[in-house]
Amino acid sequence: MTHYDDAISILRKSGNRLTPQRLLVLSTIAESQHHIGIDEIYKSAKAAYPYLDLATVYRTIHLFRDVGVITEIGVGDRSTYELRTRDGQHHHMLCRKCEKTFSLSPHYLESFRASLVNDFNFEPDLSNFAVAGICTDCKSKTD
Amino acid sequence: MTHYDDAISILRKSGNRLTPQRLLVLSTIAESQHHIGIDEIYKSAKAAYPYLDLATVYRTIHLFRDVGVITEIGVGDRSTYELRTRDGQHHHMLCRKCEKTFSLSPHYLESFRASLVNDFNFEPDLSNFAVAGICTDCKSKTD
DNA sequence: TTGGTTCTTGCAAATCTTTGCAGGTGCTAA
DNA sequence: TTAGCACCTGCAAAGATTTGCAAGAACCAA
Repeated sequence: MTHYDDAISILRKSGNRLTPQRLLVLSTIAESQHHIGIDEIYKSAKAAYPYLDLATVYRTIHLFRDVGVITEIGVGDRSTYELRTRDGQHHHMLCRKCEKTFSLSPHYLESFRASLVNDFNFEPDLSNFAVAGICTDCKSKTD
Repeated sequence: MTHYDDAISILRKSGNRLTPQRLLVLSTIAESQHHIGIDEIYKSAKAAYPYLDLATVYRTIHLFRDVGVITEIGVGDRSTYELRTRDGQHHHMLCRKCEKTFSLSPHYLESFRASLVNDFNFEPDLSNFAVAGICTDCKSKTD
């Protein structure tokens, strides 16, 4: 559970209060094996604390995202979230057909980042980077 | 206005009907100097044809995006749209501070795409690619 | 441990986006 | 040019997300 503890200290240091609602949302995301959507977070957390309001979940998620505690995997209409790992960020590939998500090492984007900095002096924020496409399994299925 | 005509033939070929509403939305986007948001499209187009419904604008925009007539520049909360150029796609860099948008040649993403295909056999869809960050002007302003 | 300030929350309303439906209209074929 | 089918549209309602506000709670300082 170290990522969970990391997240708490990040919230502390950024001057945000640790409320039961926030801890509940955080642990819900932490306990989810994969990325998890707003509605699932709400449903699951509300089961533990019925007074929880959906607006609070939205506000909490946005806070977590802005301070870097969670990563938003947003491709297309629906965003999902997962705890940010201690060992730096990673990115995502999302399959349009089977909806599976794959991790992508930051090293794949390093030369892209470098060329933007060199050629345009533009500093990209790739922390929430996700790219959609077709995965190898779905490519092999001829449909 | 050649991009506009291209767009019309793409719509025809993809089996979609050319309704006054669609042509109106299309020309509104075409006449916009920069990328334009849903609300601006609606406001501007409704001035020309007051019966136009917002739901139609949403549906039309999604259609245009799906057939590749316009590019969605979506970073963060708000998406904007622009006509896709005849000479192939281009990508965008969006500054988080001044909100200016910069064009990016596809060549900057070619090696990234190639490495995903080679290493994972994952075929990324980069047609709507946009990356947020800080532009050179805003970097030089020490604030 | 206590008090007070400031941040958070729940509620409700506002705003944004999507969807179902029935009537209207573009397009194709003859 | 016309008939007819399938697609589109406007409307309204549903669903999703954001915001204003007053009451309540976390945290700092003493």
